[in-house]
Amino acid sequence: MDVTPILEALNDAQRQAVTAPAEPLLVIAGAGSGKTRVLVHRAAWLIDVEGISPQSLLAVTFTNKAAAEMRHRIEALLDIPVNHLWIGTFHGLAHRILRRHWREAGLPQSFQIIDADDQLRIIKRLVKGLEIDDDKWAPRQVQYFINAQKDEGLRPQHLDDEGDADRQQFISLYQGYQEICDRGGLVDFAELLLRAHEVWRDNAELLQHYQRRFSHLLVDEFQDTNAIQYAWLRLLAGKEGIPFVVGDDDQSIYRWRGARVEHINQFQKDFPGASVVKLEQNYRSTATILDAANAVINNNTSRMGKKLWTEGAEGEPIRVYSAYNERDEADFIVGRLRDWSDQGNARADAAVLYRSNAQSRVLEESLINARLPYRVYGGLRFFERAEIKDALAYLRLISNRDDDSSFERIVNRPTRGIGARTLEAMRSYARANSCSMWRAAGAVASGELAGRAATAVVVFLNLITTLAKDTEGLDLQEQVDHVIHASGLIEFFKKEKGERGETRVENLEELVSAARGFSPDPAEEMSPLDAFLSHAALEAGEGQADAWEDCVQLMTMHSAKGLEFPLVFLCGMEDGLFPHQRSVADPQGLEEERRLCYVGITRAKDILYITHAEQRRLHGMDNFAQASRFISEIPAELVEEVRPRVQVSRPLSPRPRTAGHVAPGAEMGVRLGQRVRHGKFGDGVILNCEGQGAHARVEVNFENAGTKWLVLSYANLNLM
DNA sequence: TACTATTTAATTTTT
DNA sequence: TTAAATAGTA
Repeated sequence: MDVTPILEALNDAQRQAVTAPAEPLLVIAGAGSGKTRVLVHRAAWLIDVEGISPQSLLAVTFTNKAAAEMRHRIEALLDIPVNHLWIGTFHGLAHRILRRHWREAGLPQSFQIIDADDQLRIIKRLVKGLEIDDDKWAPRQVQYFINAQKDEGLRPQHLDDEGDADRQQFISLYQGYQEICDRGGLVDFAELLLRAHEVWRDNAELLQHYQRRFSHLLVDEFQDTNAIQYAWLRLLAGKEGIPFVVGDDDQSIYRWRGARVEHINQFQKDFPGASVVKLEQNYRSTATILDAANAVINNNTSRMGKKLWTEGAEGEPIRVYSAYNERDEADFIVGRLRDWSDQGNARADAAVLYRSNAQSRVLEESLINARLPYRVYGGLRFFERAEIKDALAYLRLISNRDDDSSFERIVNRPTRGIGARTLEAMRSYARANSCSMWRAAGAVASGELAGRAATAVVVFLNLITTLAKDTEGLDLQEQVDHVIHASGLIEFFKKEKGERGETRVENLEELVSAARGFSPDPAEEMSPLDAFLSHAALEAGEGQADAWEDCVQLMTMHSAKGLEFPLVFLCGMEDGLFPHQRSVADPQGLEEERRLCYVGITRAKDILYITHAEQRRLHGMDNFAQASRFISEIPAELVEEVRPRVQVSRPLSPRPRTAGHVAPGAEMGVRLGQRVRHGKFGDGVILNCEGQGAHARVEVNFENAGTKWLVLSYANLNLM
């Protein structure tokens, strides 16, 4: 056996991981240290050298992209297609389990997956129907609560209201939501994981079958696992399974959606004797960039400890630019991008990273002015577009009449005279009889509804029944094609004026092509339609289609994780923006922001710019901000301050370098803690200030009127 | 039902 | 500021 291709070009640590004995192994892989390579080579090693059947391997990732890349690279390395090798996302694999064992999982065979948007709609309807205050029970909050519980593996019955009425309400909303899903055969993303876990937990034989089958578990981005994913892995590993997990505690940036770095420690407890390999040699960035990254992340207390190093060159210093305001910042960045491009570099090799999406706007304006092509990551993806979801809702209703989520979506789209009143009648019937909207519609149409409304409902019911009949036995793409026309959707969007309607029609036609190009996995015993619908839910498709022009890349630091660029700009590096205001109060939150900063810095291969603005317009108000504390965590000798080439509209007076400039509200003689009197609200204390000049606002806690935000120039506050 | 005015809130996002 | 959701009007 020639193992050269598998082992050559690996460093010692990588080789140690790849060739490790068949025991649990934890690989701590720093940014740019060849994480995917180790995973891929490990798989190849197990198959080719250890003689493990590809069938016995399970590889889990978080994104479809990562899964596809891993499969591709393993096949390239082994030079054979590895069928029967399970590589997929947690959700994809859980879905597979549930499709195979839908009976044990207590699901209808044609259960459908709902995305976050569908989930929110269901919750909105639920909250509305209960006639409770939807300010207090904001659907988004409820959604967050439900998903957080599911991520922890908790069902409503596991939850204790702790004597708290509000919590009790959340729990019963969770319960109500779950009933709606169960009745409609709907499974949300977290539910996929939770149910897959329960199926194994509650079926010893089934679990044993999978435990026997998968002797080796490979896990990517281990630091991002949430409780239920970790529990699932542990269950599957059992006593014999050999987990090989790869992660980086310093790149854990998804705590807010349930990810727990603590699983890295937990892993070592649950698998005593697990070895640890650290990959610290970096193949991506210059020494300067790595030193900066190391210095910043070193301010975090809860870490395993790791220091990236490189054999490569020191590289250029990190350039820090203090802009006057956000426009100046954008112009500076675009100027440098222009130079980069003019020097013959690929624009796609340059990325501008920011903390929040709203920051892209100013950058885009500047880029458009400079006629530099760019691409913004994120945003709506193909299967998330409204018109596509409409078409899918018709298809889902054909497949499963009880899918209330889809029913509500399209019952009056295109408009067919089923208005709010009719809908309300159906909803209350459905609630009273615990049945689906479909059944309720039938009952209400032949019962309480008046003539015109009843006819409209019957027309709709007949439409769906006819669609189902007419598409029976057709090819998938013929089904889709028939449905988008016969449903009236195409006509409906054609009437929509402007370019928007055209795009929608094009997208619908694109959906037909997607159906044509779709090849379901023959191993799964689902109808092609159900398979297509699941695919649409699990793989929302690409964000922007026309990615092929050479474009500057704009994205959040979160979405940049895993990517690398020769030239990187980290912009909006100001306290309050990054670290974000909402994270600074909590030490854990601040540490996560710092990890995000570490992720951002380590995206850069050669040149890193860091920019911040002294004044920034946020939510329509100008705010002063300090440079991000993360900037000062970078050793001064690595940094070169960039002076503006021309004096922009910068004030001439020298600014104090240290403490902030004019504190918000200062010119009005207002400061935090100041006691004030208001004509209407009475006496209070200033809690907060923002903005300046005519826009300055203060938050005042009034003794008798509660806490209010007031615009200083109107409020007529008397200082006391 | 469609259009317009008003109110409200404003990280990060994959599945 | 602005986008989205809601409420009100033709």
